[in-house]
Amino acid sequence: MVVKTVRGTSDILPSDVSTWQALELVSRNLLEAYDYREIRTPIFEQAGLFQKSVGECTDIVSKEMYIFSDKKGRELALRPEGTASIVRSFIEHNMHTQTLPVKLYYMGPFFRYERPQAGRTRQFHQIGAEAIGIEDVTLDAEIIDISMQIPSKMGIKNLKVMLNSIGCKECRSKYVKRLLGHLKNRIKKLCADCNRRYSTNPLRILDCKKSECIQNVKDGPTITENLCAKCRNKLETTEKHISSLGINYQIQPYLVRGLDYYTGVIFEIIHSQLGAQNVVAAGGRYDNLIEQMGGKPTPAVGFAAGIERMIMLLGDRSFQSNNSVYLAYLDFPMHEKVFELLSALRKNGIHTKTTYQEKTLKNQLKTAAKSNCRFSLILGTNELSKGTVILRDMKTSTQEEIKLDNAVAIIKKNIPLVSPEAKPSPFKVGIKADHFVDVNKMIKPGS
RNA sequence: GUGGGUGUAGCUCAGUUGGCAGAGCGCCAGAUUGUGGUUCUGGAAGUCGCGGGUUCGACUCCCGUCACUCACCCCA
Repeated sequence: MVVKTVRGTSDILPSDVSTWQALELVSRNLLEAYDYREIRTPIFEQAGLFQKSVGECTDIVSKEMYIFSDKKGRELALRPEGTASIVRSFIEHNMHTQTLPVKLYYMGPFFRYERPQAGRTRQFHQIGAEAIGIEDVTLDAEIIDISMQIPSKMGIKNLKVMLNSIGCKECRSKYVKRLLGHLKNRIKKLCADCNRRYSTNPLRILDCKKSECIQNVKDGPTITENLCAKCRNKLETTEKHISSLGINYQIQPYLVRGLDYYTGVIFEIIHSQLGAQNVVAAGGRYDNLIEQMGGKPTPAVGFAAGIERMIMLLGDRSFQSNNSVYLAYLDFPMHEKVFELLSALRKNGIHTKTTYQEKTLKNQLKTAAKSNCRFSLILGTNELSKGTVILRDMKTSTQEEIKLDNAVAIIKKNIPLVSPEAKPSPFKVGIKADHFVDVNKMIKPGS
């Protein structure tokens, strides 16, 4: 048997990578504009980090984490989510001494041992951001704004924001008592899962999909109506902020979150075309987590967006650019002059294709057309003897003979560059990439 | 972890009561020896997911297994 990818993982092939890169580029530019800086934390951490932060009772930690021991017997885990590592890093590097808030973003792979399904794989990828150190609802609104804008900028439409607050420690525990009181006599009517939740995580009963549970929850108290004055005010101010940005939202009183660390305002961005896994991005406030993890009391808010889910919503849309050149030649093996031109084009940052085996001109042009080349250069014996080259515009099917020495300069003038200098560098601050790749102008091959 | 559906060419899929493995797209070559997207002709390409069983004979029936997929669960 040949070796295949393990269950729940997949190769992202070159034909799909352009979409990933476009999404990553758009996200980076957006996050940097909002003054977030990228952080890269290890893929594996001490298992205890996630047990403490995400919560020992959550399925993520109790059933779905990839845990293993290294040769010294240390218990390690592949990271199942991003916030825990960032909080660890924030504390470990004394980031509370920096100007607050500390605003960080990340993108990369995460791992959960789940049954694969539409929009759910064992290795999956998220883009996320955290604003740590300031308890201002403006940041809550900013986080919601960003998590809406990333998919929106990629051209994903019909997104809905679901908003709620699960309150602070005080009002939530009061509410949970009221909820349990309401459900006490109805517990037999709830589904088996909710019977378990009644003792482990009662808030999760609120978002059960079973009709018998919805029935019994519906006439009970909601967390939204039972917030303390402070939490209520925060939710309302967040609403005001995102309304002013023109974001359509809906208060969803039964929206809760699965991870233990959330407090206060929480949200989900959903899309109906995703099937059961309809959450594109989600997040909220976690004002107690940093203290709980051994840091100073520090408020924070963040979000994570599922890359695969956004890619699913992008469907067949292609983000491949058509700014390449095909160098066709007729005498094999490749003449020294052809090789020099090829190298000169590439050194000038021009994406250049050619053939490395004997092919007819017809075949070479066919390849050029198929791979969506903007221009072809044709360099045969005739041209070589005259010191010229034929420049063929593949869009208009017109061509002209130009001086070989001018070829690079002429093409450079007519094609957007792809040289490393032209790309936005993650190491330089403030470079705008819009002149390099405008997603809206990217061309679908064949269109 | 539970339940349903599906695995046949690179891709999308046909394949009748068990009797020689098929199509479309794609790929390669040719139809003027130096010019692409159309058309025509030809060609290559398969352990019928894998392993067992029943049978003279299995892509087809039975059992197991793996994978994909949808839903539950969980969650981005």
